[in-house]
Amino acid sequence: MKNILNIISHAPLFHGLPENQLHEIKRITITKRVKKGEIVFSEGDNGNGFYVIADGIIKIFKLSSEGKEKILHIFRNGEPFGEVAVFTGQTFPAHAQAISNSRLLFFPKNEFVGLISANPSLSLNMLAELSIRLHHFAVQIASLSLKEVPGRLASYLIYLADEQNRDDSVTLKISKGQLASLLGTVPETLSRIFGKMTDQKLIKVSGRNISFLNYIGLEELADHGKTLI
Amino acid sequence: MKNILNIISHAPLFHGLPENQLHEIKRITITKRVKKGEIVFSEGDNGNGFYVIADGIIKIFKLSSEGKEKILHIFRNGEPFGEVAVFTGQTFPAHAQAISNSRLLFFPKNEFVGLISANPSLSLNMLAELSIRLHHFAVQIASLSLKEVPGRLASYLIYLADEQNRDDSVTLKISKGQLASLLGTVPETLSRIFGKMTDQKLIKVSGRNISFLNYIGLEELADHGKTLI
DNA sequence: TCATTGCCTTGACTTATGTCAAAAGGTCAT
DNA sequence: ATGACCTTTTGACATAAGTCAAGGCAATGA
Repeated sequence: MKNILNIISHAPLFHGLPENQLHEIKRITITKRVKKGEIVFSEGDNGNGFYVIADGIIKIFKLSSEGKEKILHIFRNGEPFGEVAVFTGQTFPAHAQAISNSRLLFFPKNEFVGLISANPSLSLNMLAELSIRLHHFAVQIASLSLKEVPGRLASYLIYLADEQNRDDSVTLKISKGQLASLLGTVPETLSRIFGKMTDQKLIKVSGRNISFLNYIGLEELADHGKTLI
Repeated sequence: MKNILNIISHAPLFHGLPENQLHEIKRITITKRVKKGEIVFSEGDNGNGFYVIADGIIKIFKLSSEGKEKILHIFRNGEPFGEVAVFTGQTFPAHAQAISNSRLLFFPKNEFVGLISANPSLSLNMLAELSIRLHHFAVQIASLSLKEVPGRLASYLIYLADEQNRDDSVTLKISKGQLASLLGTVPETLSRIFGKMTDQKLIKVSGRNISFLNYIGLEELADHGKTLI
């Protein structure tokens, strides 16, 4: 349970800012706690500020008119969310819900914009953050329309391996149902594909733990598709 | 054929900046001309600056390993592109190609970052620009995984109508083949769906001109899907 | 320990959409 | 006009992935 200043100073968004600026930032933060399953904000709500995750996991998602959900992001410690609404001056463009009990830092819009105006490196950090996210979305869009589900899953596993600094196995931080939504498919299809990848000795699945039996094969699948029978 | 200052002062990115700042910006711009079909940059190229379109149309796209393309954006007069690479410090994350002969303003990275640092409202404009784009991407991702092609097409037509300030008809600025790629499908499928929508008297298609015969029906289709037989 | 609940898997079936191939229109320069 | 080229349409077909329904598994709590 770190203190606020500690969290702020370790968040990439505030990286490289001088001590006195960090205190300025701390001054305007409001801490919020949300329980697992709790909605942080809904699409269309007024975006009067944004959040940084102190502890926990938050999912950002959209709903179809029939109630089916598509997860856009899964955010974890140190990551900001909800800034888009702050800078467009619009309402939140998607829903945010806690996947686990979480502690959030809330930054009110006006105060934060004031800080940005006064601090070029904060604005450059924020520009970098949004740019990275744009890049992720571009990859996700290309992936959705150019790859089939097995390829998308393989890419995701490789991405996870990279994030977790492992090359032999990874651990899912979300349920398989949520993973299906993140990959733009349904649980049944995901389950079958895990099955096929297991049959082909690409991976071994035990609960949320996935071991890699053939990393090269996974990479093949991630960028050329085909291999699964 | 407007002059540079005129273009700059009308681009949303530079909106609201004082006269002297506009001159500063003009000072660092480099004009480039590209012919229809010409590649402006390729994915992986060094992102040592970004562009604003003075005249013309530019498409931003990704390629699958088999060479199939997915168009991410179509940009037109006054719109910036390629900034993501500037702020992440990475290479360009996608390809850019001229769809028509175009005149581009190029802003070298270092000079531009200098301007941003010195000018809070420029950075806020840029943050707004990236946020809007992020929002578009979020909608596109949700659309790709939650809607079928007819719904995506209907949404796109409504979006176009809004953009063109019309409620009775719209004009495509790109070929139907490119539209298919933008919607994440193939020309054959798009053609068939245009056919079905015509059968249902939702629209009337003549070349690149689409007339709306039943706008309410289109909206229905855009957010609930179903209606096409 | 047993029951309840939620998550995941499996099976049978349907369907939207992709693929391949060919024909039909348009456009442009010679 | 004529032909070359590109875009769009049509047809026949293959298939990835969605839907619906039921069963299994595992964790949690009385």
